[in-house]
Amino acid sequence: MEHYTISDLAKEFGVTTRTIRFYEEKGLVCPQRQGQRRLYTAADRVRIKLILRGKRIGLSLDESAELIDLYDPAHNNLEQLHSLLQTVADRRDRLQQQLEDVTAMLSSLDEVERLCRDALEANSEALATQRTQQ
Amino acid sequence: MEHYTISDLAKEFGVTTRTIRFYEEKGLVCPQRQGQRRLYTAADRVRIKLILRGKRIGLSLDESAELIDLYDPAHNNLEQLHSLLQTVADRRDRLQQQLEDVTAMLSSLDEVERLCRDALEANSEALATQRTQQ
DNA sequence: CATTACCTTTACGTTAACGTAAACTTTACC
DNA sequence: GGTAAAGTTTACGTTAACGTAAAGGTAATG
Repeated sequence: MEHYTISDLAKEFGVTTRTIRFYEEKGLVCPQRQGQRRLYTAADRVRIKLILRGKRIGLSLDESAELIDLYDPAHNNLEQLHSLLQTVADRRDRLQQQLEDVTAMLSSLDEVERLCRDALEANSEALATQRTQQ
Repeated sequence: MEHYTISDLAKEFGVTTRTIRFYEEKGLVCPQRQGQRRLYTAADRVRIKLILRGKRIGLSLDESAELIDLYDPAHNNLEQLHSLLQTVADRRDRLQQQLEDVTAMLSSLDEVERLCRDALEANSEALATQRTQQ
């Protein structure tokens, strides 16, 4: 059973300890205590990882929490399974949109890079011409 | 030459007029005026569209502005082309990471949906068994 | 055993991205 | 020509996601 201190995880994920404690305030993680010190399990570590993954694609902390809770059996009582399916479908739509957005941006960047390289090339050719003329 | 009012665009993009005026405050758009009224061109419309696309994938307004400015010839003087190429490369890395994040989440959702459908099926079979036993 | 390195809580500060309200002008319509 | 609909500016409010500082506890190390 691996355990981590708060600064272990902060270092690993490139965030501050304040950030991790903040996630606890918000109820996104709930580490054990050894005395007063927080002790994080592998499961806690995964939750934090998922939260940060959510952040990278623009989810709010609450949205990440909601997504993570989809895995929590406690929330998956039968009455809610249908609404859960709807939630999943909605999420999927948004992510699909994100896929399009990201790939669109990537090809925009390709274009910018091409323009940029062309400009540099044109410039260096101009310089070469200038030298041969001297 | 198409022109749009502020509420045209607000309606089209599903945001408030306040939002669009806010983007102007931040220097992200700069519509013409007809008297006091704002008049948006097709180019303005595209800028707003790009800003909102950026938002959906988690960019800040400043970051979106920076990306849009990559297309602006004024910023592309030769001295800056190399640093621009670096910027493009950095962006590309982040977007690549986003692609991974989004696809990872999509497959997570697939799993949740599978679990969910299994649970529903198990439940309906249980009910069927119950009925035949009565 | 002192000091250095982490850990803790409490609490106020900050930034981005708007929301909301007030007070006013301009255009459209009956 | 009044009134409703849309536009304008100004300005203060709000929420999320932490930053930062203060004041203190604990554990390892030379």
